[in-house]
Amino acid sequence: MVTQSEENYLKAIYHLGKQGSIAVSTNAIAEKMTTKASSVTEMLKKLAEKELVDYKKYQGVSLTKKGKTIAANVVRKHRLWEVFLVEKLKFSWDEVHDVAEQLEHIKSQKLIDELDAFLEFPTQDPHGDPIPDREGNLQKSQKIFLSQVNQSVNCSCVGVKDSSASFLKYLDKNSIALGTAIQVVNKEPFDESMNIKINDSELTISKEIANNIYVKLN
Amino acid sequence: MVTQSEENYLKAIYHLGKQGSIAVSTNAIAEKMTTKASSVTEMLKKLAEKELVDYKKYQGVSLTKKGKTIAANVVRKHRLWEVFLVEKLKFSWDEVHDVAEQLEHIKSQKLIDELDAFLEFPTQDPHGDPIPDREGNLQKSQKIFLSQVNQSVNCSCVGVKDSSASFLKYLDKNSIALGTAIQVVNKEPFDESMNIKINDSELTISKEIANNIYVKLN
DNA sequence: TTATATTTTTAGCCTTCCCTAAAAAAATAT
DNA sequence: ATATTTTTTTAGGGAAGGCTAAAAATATAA
Repeated sequence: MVTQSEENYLKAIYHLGKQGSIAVSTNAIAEKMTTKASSVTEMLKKLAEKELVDYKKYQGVSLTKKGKTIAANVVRKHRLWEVFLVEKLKFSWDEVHDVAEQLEHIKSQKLIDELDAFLEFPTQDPHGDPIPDREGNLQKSQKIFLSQVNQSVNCSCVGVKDSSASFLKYLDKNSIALGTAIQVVNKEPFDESMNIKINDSELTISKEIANNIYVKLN
Repeated sequence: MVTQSEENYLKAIYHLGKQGSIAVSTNAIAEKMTTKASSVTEMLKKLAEKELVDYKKYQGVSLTKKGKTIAANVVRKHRLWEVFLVEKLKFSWDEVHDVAEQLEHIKSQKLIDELDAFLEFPTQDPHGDPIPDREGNLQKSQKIFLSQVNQSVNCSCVGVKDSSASFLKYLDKNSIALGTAIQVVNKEPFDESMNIKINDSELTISKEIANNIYVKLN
């Protein structure tokens, strides 16, 4: 049996390990989980004992095959629940996270299989992140930053990088949501700001904003 | 903050306190929760400290207003999730309990309000038990035992008394489900067995079975 | 009513997961 | 290459929730 706390640690290591496949540091985990490094060390020993991570003192950790499967499954559940909350229960982008954080720990294979079917097998969550399949494989999404899109090109919003509540609120205010069609009207070389068209109305956005929005080309 | 464990104790006291409004005994709670009496005593002290129960050593406990509200809310969540599992995710009667037992502890007012609306404000769970409203009031259901129904009378199944997996399986096997129309064809005075008609096919059931099925008259 | 049985509580201990403070190892700077 | 800083681990402790065994209170029987 894997406890809720253990699942959270595995998930954190999973996310931190994604970019660059080097071992994850104790401090990085502590920061991500807003806990103390000493607590992390203790948990790493327990996870190593259970063969869910490879851990050598002072050398950081990485997930074993077994650990990775569990972590991917937690992420899968988290993202499926997010889809459920947005599509079926009228939650908005910035409200789903805390609840999904609780729901991801519910244990029932049938529940998650049926939920997946009920949602018609979604491949992305409301933030545009891919949903791992039953085996834990997640298809590489080919999203790029809006800032990388050339003038006159059409694309659609598939996600955000910074999913803080304040940024999500900005997007809502400007009618940018998952799936929203965006046309790049003009790119200003000087400050890298952009003019974009959304539903026929034009909007100017800064480099910082454009660097936080993921899109896919149409 | 009320912990998951505290919620479970409050719920147990709530259920045990229903029939007969005398105080609930330590042993009864221990049995219901499959734990030890000593653990119960310890928890009762904690709950009394938080003013969720009235507790006097050796005299049993009862819920305070505050405790009752929390307990009713847990029951409300449990039963709403059961409806969700059966109506939307194709769970059968005997599969919902364990999962609902986990889901009932998810904390989010919006979640439960939206779920309620999504399910179109059900008043009964799949076992025919009433769902408390937001204030914790639950309408008295007027269900009676099938054994109390007179000859030639039509009724429909609204619930069961013993919801053990084995009994639920018996019902499934004989095509008896929530909402199933039942006609009492004949009552045998000798052993109180009954002949009943379900979807035009006749079935003989013992007194024990008839005493476990709740119905409402048509 | 006194003895016996049952119920409930107390005392002491365990595990999980968190913490602080100090020690040890590794990384960085002079 | 040594000194300093940063990171990681160890040591020791706390709260929550469970356990067993023994003591105390209550209930039941003779």
